Amino acid sequence: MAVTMNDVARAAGVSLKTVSNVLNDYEFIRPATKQRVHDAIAELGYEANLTARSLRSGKTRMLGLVLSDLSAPYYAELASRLMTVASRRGYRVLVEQSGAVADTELTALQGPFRQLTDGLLFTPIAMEADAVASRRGTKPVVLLGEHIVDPRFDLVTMKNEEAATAVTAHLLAGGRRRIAVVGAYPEESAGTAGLRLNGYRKALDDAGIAFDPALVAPGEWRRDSGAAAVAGLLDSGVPFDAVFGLNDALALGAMHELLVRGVKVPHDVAVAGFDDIDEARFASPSLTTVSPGMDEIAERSIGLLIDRIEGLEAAEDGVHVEAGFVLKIRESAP
Amino acid sequence: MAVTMNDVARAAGVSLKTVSNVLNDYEFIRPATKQRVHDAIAELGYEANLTARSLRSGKTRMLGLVLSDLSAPYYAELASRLMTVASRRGYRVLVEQSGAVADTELTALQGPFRQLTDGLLFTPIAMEADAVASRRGTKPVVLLGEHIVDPRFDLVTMKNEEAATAVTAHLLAGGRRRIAVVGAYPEESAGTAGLRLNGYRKALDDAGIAFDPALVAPGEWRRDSGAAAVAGLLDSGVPFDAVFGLNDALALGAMHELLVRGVKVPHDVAVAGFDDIDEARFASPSLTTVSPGMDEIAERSIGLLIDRIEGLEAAEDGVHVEAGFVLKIRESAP
DNA sequence: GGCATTATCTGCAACGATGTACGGAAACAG
DNA sequence: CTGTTTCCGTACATCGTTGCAGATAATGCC
Repeated sequence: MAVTMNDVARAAGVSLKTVSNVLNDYEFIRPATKQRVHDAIAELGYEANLTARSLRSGKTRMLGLVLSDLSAPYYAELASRLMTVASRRGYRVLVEQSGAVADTELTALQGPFRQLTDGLLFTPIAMEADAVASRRGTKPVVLLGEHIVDPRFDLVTMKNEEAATAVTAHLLAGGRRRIAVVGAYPEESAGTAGLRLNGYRKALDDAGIAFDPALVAPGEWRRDSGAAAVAGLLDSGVPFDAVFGLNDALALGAMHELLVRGVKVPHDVAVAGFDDIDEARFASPSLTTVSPGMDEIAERSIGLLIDRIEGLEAAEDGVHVEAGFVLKIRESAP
Repeated sequence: MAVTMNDVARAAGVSLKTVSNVLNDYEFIRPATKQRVHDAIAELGYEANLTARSLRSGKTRMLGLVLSDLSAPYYAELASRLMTVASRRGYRVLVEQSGAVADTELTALQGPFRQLTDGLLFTPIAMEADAVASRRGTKPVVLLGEHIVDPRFDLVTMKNEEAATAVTAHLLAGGRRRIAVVGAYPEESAGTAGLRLNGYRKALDDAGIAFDPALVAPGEWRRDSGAAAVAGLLDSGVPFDAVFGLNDALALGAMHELLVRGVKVPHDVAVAGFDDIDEARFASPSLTTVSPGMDEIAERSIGLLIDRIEGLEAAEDGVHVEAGFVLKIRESAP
């Protein structure tokens, strides 16, 4: 049996409630009493029972993080940082993988997972805004990513469009004219993929170059799909002199396929990505990409969520935070 | 206010305890009663309060996973699989990053984190066996990795030595004679690094080649340290014709540095790694490495831990599980 | 000195579930 | 028809905390 508050109270010669008061920094306690309680706690090795505390207080001091797949490098790096930031404010992070399946996202949003957490960092992929709005309960939700952009929700995101424009402009400045895009449907214009594609199109427009849908290949945002998409482009015979992977995993998969096929990077085809995962720096050739300010995203999203939980952020409407970005020019597209 | 068991009981016209019994699959309940309760649950949208259940039952149905850094690709991929496997058995995984710091490992082992979980998957790095033995409480702990190999503990590991021997033998078979090792101290012989180094030495022995400590470079198991280690070797002028990175991150960092310096891989220097993270397949050149049966590791470690928690595994001594491995021969060391 | 105010501590109820013990009805044996 | 089992369901206590509402003592004010 573990040591309880009652044991501490007995040892310190005070009431159970006083122990509770000491632990909760109640204002009116004599220093001497406080000391006795602390001594008793130390002597008995008391540790508060978090479950009981949660039951009584309704708070778990855990934050939920819902993402599609923790093994995706961007999410792994983000989750790692989020945990670090959260722990500085006394919260833990509980991760749930949705697999980008609407059903699982829904369960994470309103099922038992929700109960375990005081608030949610939610990366919607399959669910739409109205569905989320009607199913989110009363606890705070901060959305990550760009699948849902809606004034009803708090949102932390990045400058997808501008950054994609910057990447594309950089490729254009390098003399590339037929820039393939991997990871989107040609007609997409919403969501992370859509926004980045918009940015790409804007850069083309600015340069007076026509958009060619044949250069846009869809695919899930993984290395293997990046490789497959480029294989498809090469096989189809569509000429291109650059590839913009809508995230680094796609770009790295694409680059791999190019090199396997004997296409020289960047000589024949330049490659650029998005996310600046650690891997990008160490790829060969190293990957030109966008660093989307992950530290800022982690800091702001955790900050916003905890402020909501603790009632420090009172804005009625959703707060939208957009982190800055930096273009990282490396060997794959110098 | 959320719907409680009491509400369900009232709606179904039974006692609170009967609702509890229905939910816990108590044997003796008339089908009609069970039906009424289920109807009431469905009608009211009742969901059991996990916190209350935990307080009363002492179980949280959460497993703790302690690892150094979730952003390391191997751990990210492992964590992702562990979560999937655990969820199939009705458990969640709560991750704690230790940063390979003894103090943090200790806190994870006996602090509040422990309370939140029914059992621990623990990757010790800084702590030693006796310290862990004396601090682990009464809840089950399954160790991962090889830093601690001790009959007192359940352990799930891989065939480090054999696999390292196989990799090294493969490099030797390819005609390499001066194989640098990145990620260990020359004199190391315990822990993951030590075991893999032992395997390397065994292969050298078998081939009648002398061990040269000058070829062994230490470094944390990250890409940047792999690059730095190889930079050091190149600068020192020690000749070598292969690099064995003790994990893939090291190997990929090493390979990057070689290529940057104009060393051709595999022509001048072959490179091999360990772990077979997804990235290895898509590196350029793709990385020869060991696939350590991560699925098996995930399956067995979760299985063992849950069996301990639920009292299904009764062995007094620690159970040791060693997953198989497969050598993946790719371009970096064909 | 009388009365309001402030400081310090306490007891009880409650959070929402489960474990134990037990009561009554039905089924069965003799 | 009585006595024992087997079913089915209920009541009450309990897990370890915190919120609420006092109780008592000390202090401030005029």
